[in-house]
Amino acid sequence: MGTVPATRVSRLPSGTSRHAQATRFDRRLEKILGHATEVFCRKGFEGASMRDLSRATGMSLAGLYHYCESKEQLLFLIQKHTFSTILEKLKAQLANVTDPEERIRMFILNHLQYFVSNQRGLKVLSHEDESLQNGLSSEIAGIKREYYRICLGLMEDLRRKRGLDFNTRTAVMSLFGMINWIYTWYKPRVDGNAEALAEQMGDIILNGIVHSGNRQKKKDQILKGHLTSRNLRHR
Amino acid sequence: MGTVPATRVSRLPSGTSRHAQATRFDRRLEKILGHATEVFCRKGFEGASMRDLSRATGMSLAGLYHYCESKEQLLFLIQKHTFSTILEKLKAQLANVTDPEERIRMFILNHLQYFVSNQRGLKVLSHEDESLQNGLSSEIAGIKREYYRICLGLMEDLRRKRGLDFNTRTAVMSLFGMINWIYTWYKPRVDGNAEALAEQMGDIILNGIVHSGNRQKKKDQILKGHLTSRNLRHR
DNA sequence: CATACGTTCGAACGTTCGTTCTAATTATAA
DNA sequence: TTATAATTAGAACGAACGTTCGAACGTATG
Repeated sequence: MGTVPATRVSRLPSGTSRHAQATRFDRRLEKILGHATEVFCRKGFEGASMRDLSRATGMSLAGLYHYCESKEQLLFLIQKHTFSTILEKLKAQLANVTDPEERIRMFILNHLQYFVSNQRGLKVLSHEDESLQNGLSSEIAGIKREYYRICLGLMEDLRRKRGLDFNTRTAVMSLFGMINWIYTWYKPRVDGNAEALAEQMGDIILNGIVHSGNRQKKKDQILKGHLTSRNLRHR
Repeated sequence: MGTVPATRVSRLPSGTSRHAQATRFDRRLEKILGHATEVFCRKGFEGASMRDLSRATGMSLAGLYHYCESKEQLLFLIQKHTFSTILEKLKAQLANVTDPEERIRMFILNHLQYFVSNQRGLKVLSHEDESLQNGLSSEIAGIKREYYRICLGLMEDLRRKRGLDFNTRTAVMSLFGMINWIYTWYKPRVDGNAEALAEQMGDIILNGIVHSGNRQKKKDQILKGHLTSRNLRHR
């Protein structure tokens, strides 16, 4: 094993007219990745076989291997493309917003918008989080870490600017839970579009942390709610 | 295929002294389920082989099949036992609480307490949600539905009693996301015990929905916060 | 002792797995 | 056209899969 790289993911040097050639290969690979996403989503990474992918793409097994090195690399390409796209869109959207609260709302909206437009990809990203090994795994983990740190930064900004007292790690992880778990239950006809959902989830997490710490004896709460009041509780 | 049930999960009629015999079989099966949980958790259901389980339990392959009918049934037994236990504990704990808010807090606490005491089991339950087929799948789905409906009922009670206006389905699903996603990030040394986490998540979801709907133009919010005020927004 | 039964095992069943080999076919460049 | 390289497929590789078989073991009751 391990000899002769042979087929590269995207080879820039290609003898012929370069443009048509490269895009032809890449377009074909993109189609394959689309079908692979659907199959991985439906059967899981381990549960899906290369023969399933062969059937889904209408290619032979050997034909598939002309465009990728392994089944694992297909998953890697799907996850990397999905995650990179989300991250890229996020940065673009965050550039237009300065208010800490609105930035968190934008984070949620961006995630849910992408989810609605590419449900299968995001499920494969979330659900097959542990399916890659070694080098491939760590590259995805790097993007994930950046995504996490951005969100953590948004939380810390809000916390600082409003003088709040809450655990930012727990808040971020809870938010991630809300927006990632969605692939297990979301139905467009029932749950509305990304904007509506993002607003609800934004309400929950933001009001949740802004008012965090004032455990109410029922009626007490009515008089509270001042934004800058520091409600000091746990950690 | 399909002939001779042979090995039953737990046979009540057993020739000998009945007690010692039945418990011996059941105890052995319990050990196997414990090891299977660990392996399924680490490698995933599809990724784990019966030979992995054989190695983990120290038994031969054929020995394993003396205690179960299939790999799928092992997953089923794990999921059913885990889910049933959570549900049972939940009902017991809810019996002592009447206040709607405290009941939701109890729901969260019960879930997290069980998670901390059986992390692997809960991961196998959450992560392998789609790994069972047909009959086995639908039995677990039934328990899941009951669990969901209990939580939905708690939300609706709170909503009704406080005259709130929020989408209960979204709230429940968001809460489920928070408490289920935890298996991807929880570290005891970093994140504290179940009680601390349950309080934080309880703060988020409860303050989140109680104050839901009052999207603030920053300073507006200070004057709001009245519990029974109906803030009419989305849907 | 003999009988019966729960328990365990090595070995093998047939199938499917991810991957590769070789050769044929197609498109492009000279 | 011919030469070159990209693309495809049939068939097969060895390994691993879930499961089963038949025989042995241990123990306890008749």
